[in-house]
Amino acid sequence: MPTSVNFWLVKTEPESFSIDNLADAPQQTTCWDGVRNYQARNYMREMKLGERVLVYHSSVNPPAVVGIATVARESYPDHTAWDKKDPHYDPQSTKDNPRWFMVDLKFERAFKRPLPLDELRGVKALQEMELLRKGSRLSVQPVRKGEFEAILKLAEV
DNA sequence: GCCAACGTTGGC
DNA sequence: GCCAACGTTGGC
Repeated sequence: MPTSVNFWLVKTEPESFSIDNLADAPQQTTCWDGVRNYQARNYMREMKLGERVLVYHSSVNPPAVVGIATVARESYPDHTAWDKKDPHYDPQSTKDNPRWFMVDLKFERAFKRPLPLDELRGVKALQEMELLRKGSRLSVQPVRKGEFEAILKLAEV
């Protein structure tokens, strides 16, 4: 695993939390809780303060990359795992030995034009992007520098 | 350690 | 709503 990865992508269902919700949040910052997948958790633990994160809207039509956030706080225990009433409650995560972690993300900007998945599939520079892999379900992913830059470029057009 | 059953994600 | 592609669980 390269330690130099410093661009990321997170998925969210805008029905429950959209990039507009992030922009409207206090300090335009929120904790990115509820991730319950080990690989995604491990990536979150690698996130460093200030690193840039693509925000992706899933389970909508069309699914699209919609903007950018930055890491506002590095990983710390996800307290929602300790809350019996939380849908993401996990009795196996304890305060002494937390199983799940989250980061804080701060809004950077929303693209004027969301970039639909469909369009991204046609972009050469993105051919190996994790997001575009068939059956890719990872909700927190590393993004290559070249991929991040290609996406930024598309967003300006 | 294998693998079938089950649950979830998420595009379509 | 369907279903492919995963990840997790648990019996053996």
